[in-house]
Amino acid sequence: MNNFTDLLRAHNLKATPQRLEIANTLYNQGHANVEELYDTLLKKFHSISLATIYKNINLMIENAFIQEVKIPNAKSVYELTKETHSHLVCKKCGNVEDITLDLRPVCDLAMHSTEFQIDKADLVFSGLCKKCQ
Amino acid sequence: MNNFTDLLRAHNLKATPQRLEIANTLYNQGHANVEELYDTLLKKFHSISLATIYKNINLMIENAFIQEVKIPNAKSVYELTKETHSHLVCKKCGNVEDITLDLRPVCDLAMHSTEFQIDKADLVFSGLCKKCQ
DNA sequence: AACACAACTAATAATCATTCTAATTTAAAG
DNA sequence: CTTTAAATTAGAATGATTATTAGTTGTGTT
Repeated sequence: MNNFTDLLRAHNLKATPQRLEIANTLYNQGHANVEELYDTLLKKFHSISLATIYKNINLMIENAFIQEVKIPNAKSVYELTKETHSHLVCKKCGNVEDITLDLRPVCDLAMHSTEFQIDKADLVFSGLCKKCQ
Repeated sequence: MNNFTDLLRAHNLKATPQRLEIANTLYNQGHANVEELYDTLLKKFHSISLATIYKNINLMIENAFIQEVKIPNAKSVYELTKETHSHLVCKKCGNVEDITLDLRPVCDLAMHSTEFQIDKADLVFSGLCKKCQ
């Protein structure tokens, strides 16, 4: 079990037990949506409020401690901030995996054929994971 | 002004005036969110219900007449279904543009380094459009 | 052109998701 | 150990979406 106290503080966030548990859940599960976070934290904090989940998710996003991942035909999931990467989503079981790809060539192509100044590329692959094929 | 009657019917959708107007709005504006569609249709149908907007958006998505585009830090927008393409979003003015890129190399890379069978890649670039830089 | 019917629209209520408010509790700095 | 600003909680309030129902309309058939 990881200790995220210092990492939270490095992001200007007080290390409350609820926040530590959110961090641990995302660390252990990789990705989780609002409902999953709430259900998981309920086990440890019998009287936690959904407002706490939302408030912390929003604050943690503002402070770049976590990030939102928008997924086609599904609720957003959240993950601890780490190196830039893309995602694979299984259409059957809903599982989300990370994948690191070099998208610079694609970004460069896009910047040359448009007048945009691009600083981020969110890429989500949809398909079937090994188990679901 | 385009006539989408036949195209709607080809997708098993009755060509009602409200649907024709949704199609025209998306054709003219490229992309629009729920609220923008509602506001636009209100001008022509003074007593249209938001439920009609939602019901039609959902049906049109089911029947592949339109598609949802999920955007970081913003509401989803909808667009007429056309050839597969990616999107550019301006973080300042919110404008959404299409861009056609060959993502097969990236998909192949992803399929080889994972056990996923990929059949779709949703890519959204974020940055500044020419006017906003 | 008129008919019949399934499908559609509009109003409203109901549900689900998210944010706000106010009172209480707590992390962490001194 | 105190102090204080910030966090948590419960519940109300708001916002977004879906369901229900009664009346209307598009469309294939005559």
